[in-house]
Amino acid sequence: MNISVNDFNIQQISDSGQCFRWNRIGEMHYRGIFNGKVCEIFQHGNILDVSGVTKDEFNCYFDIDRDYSQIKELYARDKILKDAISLGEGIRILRQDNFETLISFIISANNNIPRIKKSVELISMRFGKKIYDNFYAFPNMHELSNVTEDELRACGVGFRAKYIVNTCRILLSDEHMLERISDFSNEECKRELLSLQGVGPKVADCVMLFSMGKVDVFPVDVWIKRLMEELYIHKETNIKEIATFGRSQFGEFAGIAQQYLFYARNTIKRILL
DNA sequence: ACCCAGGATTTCA
DNA sequence: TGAAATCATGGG
Repeated sequence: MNISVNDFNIQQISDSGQCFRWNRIGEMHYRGIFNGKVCEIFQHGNILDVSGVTKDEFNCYFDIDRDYSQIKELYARDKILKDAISLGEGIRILRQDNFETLISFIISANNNIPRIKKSVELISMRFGKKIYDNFYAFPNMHELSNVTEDELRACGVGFRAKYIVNTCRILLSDEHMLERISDFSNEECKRELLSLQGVGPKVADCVMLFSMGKVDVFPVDVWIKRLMEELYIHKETNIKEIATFGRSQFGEFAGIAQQYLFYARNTIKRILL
């Protein structure tokens, strides 16, 4: 299936840190797993060769209906953001599965991206449904509920194993909680997410941004903290203050601005100095 | 051996 | 209420 796109770069999306099941299989050729399917994308310019999913699934997952050009134009008035955007102009905010995103970001706590990817892959291979060949879907909450803390620890999640077990137990007693709260206001949605074990402010923000389409939330991890302190606030402060600052500074699409900054985190400071 | 990673929880002052 | 200690684990 050929699809014409704007503001889309599969390499940048794969490396953006919001998803953990995309991998490079060649030059501008990537494979990812979502909706229980194996999706391959080969990009040449603005043309994608997409296989494995329907066009509706593709459009929803990659947030195709949103006009990123307009957002980038808006943010280009900010000198720092302008440079960040120039490095990741094809980034988009994905709409990923609620449950998979929640568990993945519980695993992300005090962790690094390669290890998160490894754990998510092992959990899928051992406890998820086989799709074909060596490709497995991430387990749903019922499948993951049957997994013990030791089995999870064997996937390299460490002390987070207990959080996953407890969170699954809570969700199993209220199967549609995540869908329900995705329609709540940011404040109420976040309050519900914070009631789950292993979910603090940052993980809650990531779940809302990367799976619920709440693009105005501004997750603050160690990278964003450093970057914001050095480039915007010009002093050391705390995470809560940075989150508040980010939302007021960047407004309606603060989460998208955050992704541009996060993707550019390693090079943006060199450019500006 | 030490520090760090898309932090959260627990403990202590 | 808020700052420190603790939590697994692999890589630099």
